[in-house]
Amino acid sequence: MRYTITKSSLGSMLIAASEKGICAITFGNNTNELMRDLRNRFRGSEITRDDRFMKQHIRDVLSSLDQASTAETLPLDIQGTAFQKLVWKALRNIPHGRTATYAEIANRIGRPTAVRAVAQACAANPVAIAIPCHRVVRSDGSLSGYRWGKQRKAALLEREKEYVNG
DNA sequence: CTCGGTAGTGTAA
DNA sequence: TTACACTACCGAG
Repeated sequence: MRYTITKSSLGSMLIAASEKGICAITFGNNTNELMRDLRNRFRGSEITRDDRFMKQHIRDVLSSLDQASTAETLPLDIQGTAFQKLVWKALRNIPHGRTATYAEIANRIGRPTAVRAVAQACAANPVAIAIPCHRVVRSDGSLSGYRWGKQRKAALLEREKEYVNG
């Protein structure tokens, strides 16, 4: 697996990928923090920095981040439980500029009472942006949490809202 | 009506 | 077993 770290409009961003697709997209305030996260999550696997290999991925992710394109179709290579995959799939169907509540997602995957578990699955999302877990909010409209900082969640939603309006 | 407590759910540690 | 990025529901004011 290869990775790279680049600057983005939301701070330092790490992207990791295999031959099959993207394995991780994470945000952080500095390089060390991002690398520590990565090694922690994928302990045991061989990980090497390779900016060249990751070049196209950087382009794709940055344009998803700043220009609303391709986020839903980026090739992913991620692991999760059956339940998590179900949730993540539902998250990818939330259109750009829209939000859904945890309860709505629970309904869509056919597990209407597993609301809290849905939140847990969102929190376990390994690929920011590509799986738009930031579009999930509380039933009362407030933001709830974000693994990479509420601040970033708010910024993303604000940005996407503007895209819809203009 | 508002307000607080609680059950239900999947996971990782 | 516990602690969660939750929320519909129920009883007490």
